[in-house]
Amino acid sequence: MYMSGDEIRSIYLSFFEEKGHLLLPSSSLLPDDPTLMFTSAGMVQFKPYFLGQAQPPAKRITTVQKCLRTGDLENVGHTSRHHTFFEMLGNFSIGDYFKKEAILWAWELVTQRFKLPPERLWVTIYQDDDESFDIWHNLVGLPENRIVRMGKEDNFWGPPGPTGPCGPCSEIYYDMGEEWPCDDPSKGPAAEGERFREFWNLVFTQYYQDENGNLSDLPRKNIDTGLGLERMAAIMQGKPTNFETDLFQPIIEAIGQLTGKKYEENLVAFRVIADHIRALTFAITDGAVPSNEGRGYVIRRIARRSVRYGLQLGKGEPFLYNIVPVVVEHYKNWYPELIGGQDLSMKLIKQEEEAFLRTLSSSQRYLDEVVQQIKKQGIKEVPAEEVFRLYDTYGLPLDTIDDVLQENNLSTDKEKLNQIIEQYKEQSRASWKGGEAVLTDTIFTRLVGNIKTEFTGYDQLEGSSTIIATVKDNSRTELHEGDEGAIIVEHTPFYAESGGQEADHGIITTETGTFFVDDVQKVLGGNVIVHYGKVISGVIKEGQEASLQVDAERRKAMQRAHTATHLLHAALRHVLGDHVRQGGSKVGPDWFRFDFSHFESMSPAQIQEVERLVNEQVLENKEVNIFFTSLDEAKKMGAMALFGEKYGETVRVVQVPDWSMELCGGTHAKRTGDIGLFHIISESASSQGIRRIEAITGKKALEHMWNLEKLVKDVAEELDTSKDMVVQKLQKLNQDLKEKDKEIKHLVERVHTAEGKELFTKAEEINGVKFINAVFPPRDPGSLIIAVDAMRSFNKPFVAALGTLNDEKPVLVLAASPDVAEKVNLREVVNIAASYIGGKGGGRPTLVQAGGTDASRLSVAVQQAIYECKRRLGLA
RNA sequence: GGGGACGUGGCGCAGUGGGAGCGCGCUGCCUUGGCAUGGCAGAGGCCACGGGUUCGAAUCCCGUCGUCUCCA
Repeated sequence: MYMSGDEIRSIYLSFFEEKGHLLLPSSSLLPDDPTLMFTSAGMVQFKPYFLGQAQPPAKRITTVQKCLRTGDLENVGHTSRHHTFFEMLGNFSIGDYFKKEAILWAWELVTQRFKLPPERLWVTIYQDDDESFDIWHNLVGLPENRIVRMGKEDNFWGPPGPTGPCGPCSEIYYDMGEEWPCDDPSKGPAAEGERFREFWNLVFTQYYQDENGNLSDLPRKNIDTGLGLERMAAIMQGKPTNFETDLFQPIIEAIGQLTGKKYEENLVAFRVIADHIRALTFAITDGAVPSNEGRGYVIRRIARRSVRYGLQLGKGEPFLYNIVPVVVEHYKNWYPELIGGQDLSMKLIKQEEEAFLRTLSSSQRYLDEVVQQIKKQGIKEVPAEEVFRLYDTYGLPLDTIDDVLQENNLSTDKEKLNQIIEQYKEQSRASWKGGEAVLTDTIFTRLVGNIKTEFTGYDQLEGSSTIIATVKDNSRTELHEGDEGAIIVEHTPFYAESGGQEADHGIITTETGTFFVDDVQKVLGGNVIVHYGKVISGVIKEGQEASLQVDAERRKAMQRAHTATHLLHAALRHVLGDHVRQGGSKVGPDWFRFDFSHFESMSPAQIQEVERLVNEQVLENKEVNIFFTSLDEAKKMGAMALFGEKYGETVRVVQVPDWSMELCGGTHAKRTGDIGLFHIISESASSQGIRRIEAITGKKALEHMWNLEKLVKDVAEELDTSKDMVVQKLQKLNQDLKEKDKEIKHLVERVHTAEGKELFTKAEEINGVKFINAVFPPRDPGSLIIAVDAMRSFNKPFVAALGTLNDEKPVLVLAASPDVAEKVNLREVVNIAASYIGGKGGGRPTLVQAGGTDASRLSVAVQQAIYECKRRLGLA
């Protein structure tokens, strides 16, 4: 029976709500988790609950989750069911129900609500999982021959890293019927073809895997299931691929209209574009921006891949961005955030299209050049290194290169090419350090176990607390004078580096010692705050009572800067538009860096306006309100949520009345007036589509102004004018200088030309060849060349050897008319002559130069040059 | 985070150690009834920036900045 995508979603979610699940909204595609690039599965937002790091709002949860997977980008479009973006329906149990309920409910939903005929359903289970077999066989009543046992590869999940929770899973398949292709129907799910389709995976997280690979039972077992909405829709709608379902058809129709091509004749291109533009729209809405690194680079690759397929459909100009409104229209009921993201999505996609088309056309030229070269050499094969260079340096897609090579009847060594690419990837991978955070975490788990540090520093800059642990070189030990190490206490006023704000500095003292803190970091999912630093006197021991004191000057300066970033963010949106979104930021004492999405550089007027607006807020000296509320409530009030806050969490809101409201965990100035003065020092590009502003506040801003003032004063003094006339004066001076330079140049040229002509006419002539030699007082060597040029204007055979001093070093110019130059190798001659002045020379056949270090024999060198020329002409 | 390429008049580029060029555009004049065109003359460059090597650097080396690009 037919069921639309919308219906499948509602039926699934309300079914599990009936079973006592809390329905939560999808989390952002950009997770908070630094180890993940994108949200790639339904359970991502619940990871802290599964790992026991945070308390879930309910033990039973159900969601439909936006997911993005980009691991096998190149396959998308060529298969029936691969997508970059897809929706995952899931039900989760956090230490509540387990296998029995998960399986029975899945069965009930599939057979009763989706009304799939039970005799068409197959399942797979993990080979050793007799418990699941028992439930499927005895409780559900599924015949033994439709329960297939599979290996670890297919039916065992996790752990996510080297250690962690993991467990067997059970997948549910649907048999589409005999008319669908299948190599061996008796194998069921293990068979190849479109007939048996997996649509639901039930993961039973019951084990913990330790460093040695040993499995132990988890105290709290979890259920994590995922049902792919697109796959389910294809089944319910009896379609051969996901692309024929109602989830994709409106998009595919739009592509047809925009290109005038038929879907049936361009399956791959239509599918790629439909999938990619849908993914881009969702991702950009959630805050992703195409760029040259990290997430942004993946987004860019998706955009570029769709441009490539757009070209296949005969479009040489941007058009993909016009598909965005169709996606928004189709999905806005479930994902209302798309409405707000539409403009930016269109803008960024269009920009990517333009940029990539430009890159393609310019790099195409290099390719053409290479092809010409190869053809000229009469070779049939382009070296793999060359192909790689085109790909790596000029950004030509490999298949574009392939196409052109084929057109020209050329080939390349594919195997070698892959080898080069592999080797190159290995090199990049080896230099990656992102895994450090995970490593630190495991060290601290081992060292201190399950503890928690409370942060008290929002309103206090000092406090006392008991020392829980002192750490040095990855082991727990007393810290002695001079030791560099780490201290963990029960509660601390020290702010750990996060949200771009740098760590506090300060002092920790106990009865016996003093410790200087120069870095503070959060570990173990933010639960533990670690103070890094050095013992400056005495000894620090665990269990001691410590007094903690934050460097207040530094902290206050950072608070000024941090509050200023919020004012700036709002001001940018006022001046530039709502597409401005914060990217990364770094907040230090009275200084910060702020990245944001914007498509062009800011004009000086815009920068000034932003600066004016921020300072206006400072002058109004508004109180900065900070309060806690639910995420929902905060969003309702219009707070800017930046990164993937989790639903149900209490969030901290930082508000400047009538100006800015952001979720933020950082520390802030009490009033905007505390900032004192705000000044932008630079606005630059961070990467394509991302601008970067650096700004200063408070004391730094003041110092900056003083320095500028002094600079202008000094310059004015030097120019002998007043401060406000400095620019005019400089302009005038420059102008004068330029004019004079020119005048001098012309005059000098005329003098040297005349000089050259005079020397020529007076020169000795042998057999119709003029021989000129002269040594000038110190002057610009270029003048010798001008003189030589004047001699050429007579159009008569000649040889000239001219010398002078430049910066006290001898310079020699030797020139000849073309006919003479054919008979005399001037380079040889000039080098012989140069040997007298301790130098070397060279140049073109009719004009050579040499320089040296010994000026005393310059005139000898000049005469020697003439002599050598005469000798070679047979005249001496 | 790592690798590669590029940065030269307004724009697109050539120039692999020795007088800074080409095409388009721009200004003026001539050709024309007017326009398109054609011809002639001309303006416009710290060759990205800072160090170094060299007798001599747009050119080679190192660094900085910017742009493009590939990988993670």
